Amino acid sequence: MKIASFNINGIKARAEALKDWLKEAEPDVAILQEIKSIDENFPRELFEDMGYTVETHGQKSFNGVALLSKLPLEDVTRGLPGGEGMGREGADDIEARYIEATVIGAKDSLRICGLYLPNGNPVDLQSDGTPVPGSKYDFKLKWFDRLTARAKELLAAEEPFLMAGDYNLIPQPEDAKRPEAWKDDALFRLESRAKYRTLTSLGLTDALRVRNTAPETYTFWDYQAGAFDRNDGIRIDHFLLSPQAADHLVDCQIDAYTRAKAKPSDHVPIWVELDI
DNA sequence: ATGGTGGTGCGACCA
Repeated sequence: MKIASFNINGIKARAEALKDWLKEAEPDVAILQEIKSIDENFPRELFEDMGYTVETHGQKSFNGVALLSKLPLEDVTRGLPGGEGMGREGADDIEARYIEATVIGAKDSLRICGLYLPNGNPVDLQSDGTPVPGSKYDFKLKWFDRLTARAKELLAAEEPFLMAGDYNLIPQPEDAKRPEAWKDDALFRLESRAKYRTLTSLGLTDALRVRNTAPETYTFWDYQAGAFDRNDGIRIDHFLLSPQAADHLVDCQIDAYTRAKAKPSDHVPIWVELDI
């Protein structure tokens, strides 16, 4: 089973590029982030015509995630638990950043968690150095805590699952061309990395680092200043596998070539092949 | 270099 994750930066601008890549890569499941669309405006028929079932969790203008699957999907849920009162201005967590579904494979079922973790910038700190309550950085760290809580729940079942998507997190200095430039950024600050480490330390496997040890391997390059031409990138899109999923890991790769095409997303797809 | 580019959607806001 081939499962891909791709932050497309707007379905309206990227529909044709997404179709082209799906035809080339032929994933069984595609996990999308930043669809930037309400559910009603997502061009689902473009992908249904290619044999995909389409499940969206969108909102107006920003964020939004989706699942495309050629294999049967069951038990689709939208939203990450624990968001009550987590929105800005004390509102509920209305940011559409998380979707889960069970994919029925030839040998086994796999729970797929698709996520778009908050960016977290700007980093607003109080005089004691802790994040300002209700700030974007505070929201990011608390979102990490909720994701970790969900991972604990799923791990207890001892079944195959994965959490994949745009984590907006650079795990290690080697995951950035210029790590010093990201030192104080919400994507690389020590508190952010500690949250990521807490999550992976539950027993989740970073699929890319198991299958690909090549240096300067990134999933995002800024649109500005010719970042891609200089390979001035960061690795922030990740596949984290449960032990039962990692047992079936065959391959994990990044389709960086899509970044060189016309009108690219600033992210590129990452995918895993699981014998499942 | 405190957004230089790009998306959404039509005024800002987000990354």
